[in-house]
Amino acid sequence: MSLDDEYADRNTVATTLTASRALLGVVARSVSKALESVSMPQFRVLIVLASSGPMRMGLLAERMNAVPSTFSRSIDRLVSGGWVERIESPESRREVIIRLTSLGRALVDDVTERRRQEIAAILSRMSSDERAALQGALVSFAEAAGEPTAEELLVLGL
Amino acid sequence: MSLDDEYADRNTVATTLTASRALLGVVARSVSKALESVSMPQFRVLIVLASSGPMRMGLLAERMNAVPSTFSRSIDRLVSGGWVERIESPESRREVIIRLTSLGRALVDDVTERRRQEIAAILSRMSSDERAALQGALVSFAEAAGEPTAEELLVLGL
DNA sequence: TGCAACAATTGCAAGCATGCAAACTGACCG
DNA sequence: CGGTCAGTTTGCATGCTTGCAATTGTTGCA
Repeated sequence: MSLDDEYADRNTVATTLTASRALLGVVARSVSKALESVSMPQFRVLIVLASSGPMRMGLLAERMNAVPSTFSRSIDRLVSGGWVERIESPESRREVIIRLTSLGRALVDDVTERRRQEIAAILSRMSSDERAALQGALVSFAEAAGEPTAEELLVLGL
Repeated sequence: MSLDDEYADRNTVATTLTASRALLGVVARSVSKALESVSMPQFRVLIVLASSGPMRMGLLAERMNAVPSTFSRSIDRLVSGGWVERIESPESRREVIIRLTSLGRALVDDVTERRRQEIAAILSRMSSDERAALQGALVSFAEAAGEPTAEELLVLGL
């Protein structure tokens, strides 16, 4: 790699960090309203349920890296808030399935939609050429970065 | 805007969301080690101190959107962990200044550096052409997005 | 039928964040 | 010098998360 390349790299790292702050801002704004209703750990539960569907208690607890006892009480709170419901498993009577209520789904959808809209708004402030360039660039970036695991995102409450 | 443009937009929104997940992964990984030592709200305090320098108790509390009484006890915990220290103000003897210890600074620096390195690693997996394209695209994106306020990022613990 | 494993919950306990009200010390002013 | 205000800390209380140990109910197997 030439010196010029290295210089460009440092620059690109800085630019990427700046852009990442902007994107984090979008994410943060999209969840902030939901956080008036539920806590961050609670919201994570809703996210998992929204993306993976209804799930057995123990499995869900494992996904959240939580001990079942802890988790049971978190679910208590989500149930009393009306965000999820406990239903009996068709498999076995000792299993309990957790399912989003329509209220819970609406909360998650609202966040997703808010995020989508804000990104669309940002893109609309760019020229078509810029958008096209961004599209290509982000595809290769995402490819190089790889998908983060759910466990990793969990740290940030996502 | 033409129909083609709208189609491209939807695509770009999706791509941007994917890229934002990748970036969130980077951020999450960079802080996860620090979160073994301090809590997220505590880490936010360290971040603010690192970027804005030592600060008066009340001011810092205001920045964190916290009531002084709450905040005083958060600082207690950070002090006993050795991350920050209370020093007397040269201005007035009733003011208390909070300052990062070298330990606290090291913690923040480590996270920052980790993040920087990982982004550099991702960029190194892209071709020079791709990097160059990304650089330009992200500049225009960041411009269109604008800088998020500290208050917004605070939601995510950043 | 009875016993062992499984799934979830409850009892008990700790730590952190949060807020309101009160106390305390230092600064400032008349 | 006494009163008032500013800045911080403590008293008291609540809620959420977390974990370990014990309990309840269910299943499956011997």
